This record gives sequence, structure tokens and C-alpha cells, in this order.
Amino acid sequence: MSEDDRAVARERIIESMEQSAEVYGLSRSAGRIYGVLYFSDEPLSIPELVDETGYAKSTISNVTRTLTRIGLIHRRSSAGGGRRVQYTAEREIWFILQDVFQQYVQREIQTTLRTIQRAQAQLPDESETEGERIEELRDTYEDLQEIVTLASNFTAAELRDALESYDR
Amino acid sequence: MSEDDRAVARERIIESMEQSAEVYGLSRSAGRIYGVLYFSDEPLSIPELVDETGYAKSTISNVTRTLTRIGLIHRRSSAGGGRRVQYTAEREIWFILQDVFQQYVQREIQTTLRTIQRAQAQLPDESETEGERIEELRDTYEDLQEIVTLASNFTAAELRDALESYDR
DNA sequence: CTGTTTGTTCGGTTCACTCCGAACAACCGA
DNA sequence: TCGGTTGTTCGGAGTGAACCGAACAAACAG
Repeated sequence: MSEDDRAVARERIIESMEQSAEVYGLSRSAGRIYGVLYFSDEPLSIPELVDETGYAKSTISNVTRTLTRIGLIHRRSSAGGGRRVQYTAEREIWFILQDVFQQYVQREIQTTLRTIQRAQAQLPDESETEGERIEELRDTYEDLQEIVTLASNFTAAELRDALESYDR
Repeated sequence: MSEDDRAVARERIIESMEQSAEVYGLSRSAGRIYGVLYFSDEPLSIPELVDETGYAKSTISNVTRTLTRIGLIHRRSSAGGGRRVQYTAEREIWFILQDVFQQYVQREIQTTLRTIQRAQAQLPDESETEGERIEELRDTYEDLQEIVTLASNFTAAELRDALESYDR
């Protein structure tokens, strides 16, 4: 009974992770695979993940690669046994979010900013409406870049503290 | 020539907005429609947006609705003239990001947190591994919720200042 | 060397999403 | 009342992504 309850609770949270994965632009399978690894006591191999999740081997292979690249899970090659690679979940969610920020948000901001700067360079300084709009955009994106750069170097606790203790 | 250059610069930035839209989970058409409105001096009606973007009327109708719901553009019913509804872009990007955070990120965090709490309530306090994992998750999400709540009440300048002046 | 286990790659299917065109509803001016 | 304009809704075509199964490559055990 308590065993069942625990399984139900675990399943609910994994379903929630599936949904979160979709919000962050990943597939549902990615959420489930991460969830199973999150609750697993030991590292799991691909065949074990197939058993636990019900997905096809090829799906597990593809998804684990992208999850590894993003940094949500870690890959260990266990040289010893028959099984060759094993996966563990990164449990420090703050690290994951930092990575997402660094890799996606910051990158997105940077390319946009570069486009704006290039467009601005081509327009000589006749301050038409167009020019002002672009100027506005540039200022905003420079602010954003600064904020994200700073924030991504903080720990969660530091960030929270910085915000809580700030007196306007 | 300068006219052409300006058009080219504008087009580049709008293309960049199309790409950003995809990153944020919107369609390319949403990015273009927002971009055209961003650079327009006056509010535009749906037929005018059809001319400017080349999209079908129905597409404009659907996309403007979702953009309005999200808060990226504003809808004005100009009671006077023949045209009935007109749209303007929200140019304060920080407002947009705040809304996104409030509506999506915070909501996502809250539902996850609620799921975790409910799961935790069902498990009595036998501190098994499962229980510890869930406890861990809960702490993290409570931190996240606090951070997002605080951050979404700051202006961009305040946030930047808070981060820059924080001394660890 | 042969059989088994593991992991990757490739082609195909299914499904959701985007966008379009057509039909419809609401409203205005003659 | 009747055309003209505007906006919404609906069904369908095209497209991309998720996932699967099969084929293939690599490594180990016997």
C-alpha cells in the first residue's frame, strides 16, 4: 500500500516533468526519461530505460543524446560490466536553468543584438522614426544582455538574496 | 537609396523577430506581424496587415488574437472610421517578458509545486529515498517561485541595479 | 570465430500545427 | 433594403517533429 502510494506520487511528478519538458521546448519523452532517472537510485542503461519508460530503444538513444548535450543528464561509460553506457540525472535544477539561460536565452539575445547593431550601422544618423525604433530596441537588448549575464553567474540563493535585500 | 537601406534594415530585424517568435513558442507569422506593427507609425487594421505581411486574412485574425491575449500587441476599436479594430505593438519589451514570466513560468512553477506538495502529503514521513528526492524538489521549486515572484515585480533597470550592486 | 548484448542510424508513419480559402456574421453607407 | 467592407470561424492541405521498427556497427563471452 505504501509502496503503491509512493509509485503513484512518483508517477504524478514524472507526468508533471513531461509537461515541463514541453514548455521548455523538449519532447514529452525527454521529460519522462529525465524523471525516471531523477528517481532512480542507480545509473540506468538504455535497455533499462526501455523497460522503465516503454519507449523504443532508438527513441531512448536519441533523447538521451540531446539531454546529455543540454546537460540535464550525465553519461557514464561503465567500462567494467556488460552494459556500456549509463545515465544519471542532474539533480541540481538550478544548474540546468543556468545552462538553459546561457545556451538559449543569452545566445538568442546576442544574435538579435548583433542583427540590430549591423542594421544600425548601415543606416547613417538621420534620426527618422525607423532609426529611433531601432535605437530603442538596441537599448532594451543591451539591458537584457547585462541582466542575463549577471544572473547566470549567481547561485539560486545569491540571486534570491540579491532580490530580497535590494532597496529601491 | 537611403529609403531602400532603411527598408532592408527593417526587414532584417523583422526576420530576426520571426526567429525569436519561434524560440518563444510562437509561429513565424506572429513574429512578422509583431515586427510590422513595431515599426509602423500608426495603428494598423487587419486588411492593412494583410497588405504588409502577405498573410491571409484568417491568419492575421487568429494570430492577432493570440498576440493580444499574450499582451504583445494591443487592440483598439476605433469607433469612428470605417475600419473597426486596429492594433499597435507593445514596445516595452520588458513588459512583455514580465507577462511571459507571470503567465507561463510562474504558472508552470506553481502547478509543479502543487503537484509535489500533494504527492508529499500522501506519503507519510518514512524517509525513503523517494521521500528525500521529493523533498529536494520541493525546496528547489520554492526557491524558484520566490525568485520569479520577486523578479517579476522589478523594472529592468531595478533588476539590473540589484544584480550589479549585490555584494556576495 | 560465432552468438549475444548494447547503442546508433535510417526510413517510414502518425500526429499536431501552421496557414490558406471559403463561408458566414456584423456593421456601415447609399 | 442592398452592396461593400471588416472580422471570425471552419474544413482542409502541407509540413515538421516525435516516435517506432529494422538494419547495422561495435564490443564482449564462450
